[in-house]
Amino acid sequence: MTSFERNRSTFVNKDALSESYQPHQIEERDEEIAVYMDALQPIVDGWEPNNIFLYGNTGVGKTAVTEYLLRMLEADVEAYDDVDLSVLTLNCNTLTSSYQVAIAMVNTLREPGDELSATGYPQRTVFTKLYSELEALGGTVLVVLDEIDSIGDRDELLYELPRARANGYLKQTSVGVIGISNDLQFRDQLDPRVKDTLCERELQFPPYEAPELANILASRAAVALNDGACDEGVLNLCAAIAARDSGSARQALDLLRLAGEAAESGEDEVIKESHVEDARQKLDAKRVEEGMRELTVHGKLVLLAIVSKTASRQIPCRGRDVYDEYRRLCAKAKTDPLVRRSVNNHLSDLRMFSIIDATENRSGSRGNYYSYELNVPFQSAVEAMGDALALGDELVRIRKRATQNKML
DNA sequence: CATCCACTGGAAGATATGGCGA
DNA sequence: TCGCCATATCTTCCAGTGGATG
Repeated sequence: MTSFERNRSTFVNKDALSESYQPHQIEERDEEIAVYMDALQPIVDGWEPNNIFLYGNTGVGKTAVTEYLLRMLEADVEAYDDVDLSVLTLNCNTLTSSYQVAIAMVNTLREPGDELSATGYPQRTVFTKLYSELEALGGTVLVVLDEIDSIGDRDELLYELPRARANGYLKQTSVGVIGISNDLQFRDQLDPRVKDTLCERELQFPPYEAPELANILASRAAVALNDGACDEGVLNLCAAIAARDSGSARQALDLLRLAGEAAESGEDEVIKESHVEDARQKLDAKRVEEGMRELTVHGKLVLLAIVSKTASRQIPCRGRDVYDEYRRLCAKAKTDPLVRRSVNNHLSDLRMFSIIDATENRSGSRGNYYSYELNVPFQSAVEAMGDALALGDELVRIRKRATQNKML
C-alpha cells in the first residue's frame, strides 16, 4: 500500500518571504518610525492631519512602515470617541495622471457596479465627485498615494486635495495626504505650491546597508524556513548582493525565497550559496519579462531588431543600423514602420527599463550618435520575446544565427 | 576658429480610441 | 446623433551637441 506524504520542505511558511507579508515588527527603521509617528500625532490629538511625503528607492520599507503604522493608528484611535478616522490607500502604479488617480479614488469608495469609467468626464467633474464621496465619509480621512511619482507632472490633485477644506469643497471632512514616491526627482519637479503643502512633513528612507538586510533576513527566515535549512553565509550573501545593487529588502527577500525554491526543486534540504546564484539569474529574467510586457508592438519590434543584431554579433550597433533592421522586421510582420524619431523614443524606453544599454559616440565631423546593445542575457531576451509578434520563423533564424555564433 | 556631421531629445500638434451628456 | 473630454501613440519640426576637420 502506497500513500501520499508531504515533501520534506525547506520552507515552513514561505509567505513570510513574500511581498504581501506583514511582519509583526519592522526591523531597522526605528528612527523613521519615530519621525513618522510624530507626523501622525495630530490625528490622535484631534487636529488637522499633516500631509506627509515619503521617498526612497523601492524595497526600503516605505510601504511596509506605512501599513504597519496606519494599522496601529487605526487601532489606537478607537479609544477616542471624538476621532473618526478613515484610511484610503491607493497604488498609483498604473495611473498616469491626477485625473486617473481621482477616478480610482472615487471607485474605491463607491459600491461595485457604480464605478466611473476611465475617461469621458471633464476633470472638474471628477474632482467634484471625489469631494462628495469624501464628504460622505466625514471625520479625518488619510489618503495614502503609493507610487505617486507615476502621475508625472500632472499633479493638480496634489494641489487640490490638501486645500479642499480651505477652498470650501469639504466641510465635514479633513483630508491628510501621504504621498509615497520611489523617484527622488519627483519631489523636485513638483509644482512649488504643491511641494509646500504636500511635503509639509518629509521622510526619506535611505537604502539598507548589508548588515541591516542581514538582520531583516534573519528575522524573516526564522519564521519562513526550517531550522538549519540554510547554509552559513547564505543570508549574508543575499544581503550583500541586495545591498550592492539596490539596498532593497524586497530584493534580498526575493533572493532568499527563490534560492529556497531552487534548493527544493534540486531536492536539497539546505539552501547553499549556489542556489542564491540561481535565484539571482531568475530575478534578472523576471525583470526582463516584466519590462517586456509593458512594450507595444513597435517597442517589441525595436527590441527584436537589437536581439537580431546581437545574434549576428553586430553589436554595439548604432541607431541607424537598428532602424534598418527594424524596418526589415516590420516588412516581415506586414506592419507599417514608424519614423526614425519614434523608434528613438522606443530605444530610450528600453534604456529606461535597463533592457538595453547605450554608449555615446562622439566622432567629431562624423557626428554624435549612440551605440546600443542588450543589457540582459541574450537567452532571457529571446525567451521573453515569446511569439507575440507572429514572427516565429524570424525567431528561429535568430536562434540559429545565435547558435552559430555560440551565443546560446 | 568656423564648419560640419549624425544624431538626440524637447515641444507641439495630429490621429485614433473609448466614453460622457444632451 | 453631435460636441466634448482624456489618453496613448505617433509625426513633424527643430535647436542643441561637441570632437574632428580644414
